[in-house]
Amino acid sequence: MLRQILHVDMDAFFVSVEELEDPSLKGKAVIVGGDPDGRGVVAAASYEARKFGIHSAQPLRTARRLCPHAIFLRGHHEKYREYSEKIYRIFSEFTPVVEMVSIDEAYLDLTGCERLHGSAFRVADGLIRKVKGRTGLNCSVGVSTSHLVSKIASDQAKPHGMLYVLPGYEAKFLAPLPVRRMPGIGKVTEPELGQLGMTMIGDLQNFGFDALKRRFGKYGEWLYTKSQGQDIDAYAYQEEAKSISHETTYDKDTADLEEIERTLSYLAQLVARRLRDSGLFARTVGLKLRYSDFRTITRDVTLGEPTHLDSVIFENVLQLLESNWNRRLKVRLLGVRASNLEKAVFQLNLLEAPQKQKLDRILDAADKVRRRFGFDAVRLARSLEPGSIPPKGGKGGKEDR
DNA sequence: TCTGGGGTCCTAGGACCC
DNA sequence: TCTGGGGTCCTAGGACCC
Repeated sequence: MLRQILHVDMDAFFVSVEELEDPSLKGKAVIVGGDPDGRGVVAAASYEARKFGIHSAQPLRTARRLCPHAIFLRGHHEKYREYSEKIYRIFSEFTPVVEMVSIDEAYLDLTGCERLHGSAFRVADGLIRKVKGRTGLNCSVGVSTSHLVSKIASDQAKPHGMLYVLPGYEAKFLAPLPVRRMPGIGKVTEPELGQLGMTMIGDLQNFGFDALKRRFGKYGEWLYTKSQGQDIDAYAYQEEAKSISHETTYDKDTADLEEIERTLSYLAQLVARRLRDSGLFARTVGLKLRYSDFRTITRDVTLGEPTHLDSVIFENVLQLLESNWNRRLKVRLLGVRASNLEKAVFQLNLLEAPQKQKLDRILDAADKVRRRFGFDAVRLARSLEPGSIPPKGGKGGKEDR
């Protein structure tokens, strides 16, 4: 049976949601990101703003310089999630096989759905209309026999368009496109390929499987297969998170140990709470540290016993900090990460068990309070020292604008 | 221009075991 | 005493994506 994969991508998603909530923004240069004088980057830009060279991941200060009249918004992630759920429900009316790959894009496997909904082409058309009708949002769609080609097709179709790549024409469709359009080729690999004379996807096709393999090893095989428009393997759908992390960049770099400890404590609490919310334990906890000069180190430690406790995570990352931080250097960013996640209930040390259960009950109660009153309603003493100001983003973005 | 925050995947070396 | 090979776990770093 012919595979039919549809990729949907929302057009300027965050900005479009903002426009729905405040129609006066329509047609204007709107940039969602944060404080244009701060250290953030552009999360989304309206098409009007893009005319001035604004693009996502651009430093906000740059954006401000390029487009001083733009309206800068901090964004409302709760709202974006609501809309994301809405569009997911719409997608699910077309096929049970919907894979949301991020907040604003999804793959729909339409293989074998013709009898129910008609050709993939008509499905795509119906989907765009339905999304527009029910949410007011525009999206773009690509349809082909592979995830990869459909993704590139929807990108080509933007904004508010649809592109159907006929079966058998995958490689031909890709050939004239720049290598950078291929997901997986980024700002490092692009120039590397360029040095070898490969700027278009067609150049990858011509370079050949064996030559790419010799140059790039396993990655070369990957490149060649992708350049032909074929999926590498059955798309592995990921249910479970592999890691949970939080990080924050200071507005001003710091070498103040107390401030750093407060931040780590706060981040550890965020991570621990998410572990408990999802019923997970982490066997490994990690620290991320970025210095003023942007050099970044990560340090991991694997615990004897998995944990979901604020205090255990905090003590371990603090230790990692103490043994790794070069105190002559100022810190720009701190991050706390939990990985090696486990669902299973582990063996409790019998002597410690009652104590642990008590601690669990306390944390449970704290989580309930937080759910009702917000995260900052309950903090460990360590992050509550006098004059303590929660790091950026500490209020969950609810105070926006 | 001075570079966010949340992730995934891959590579590579060393420890350790059989 | 001059040293194999496979497997697994752990750690660090980096490319990449949205």
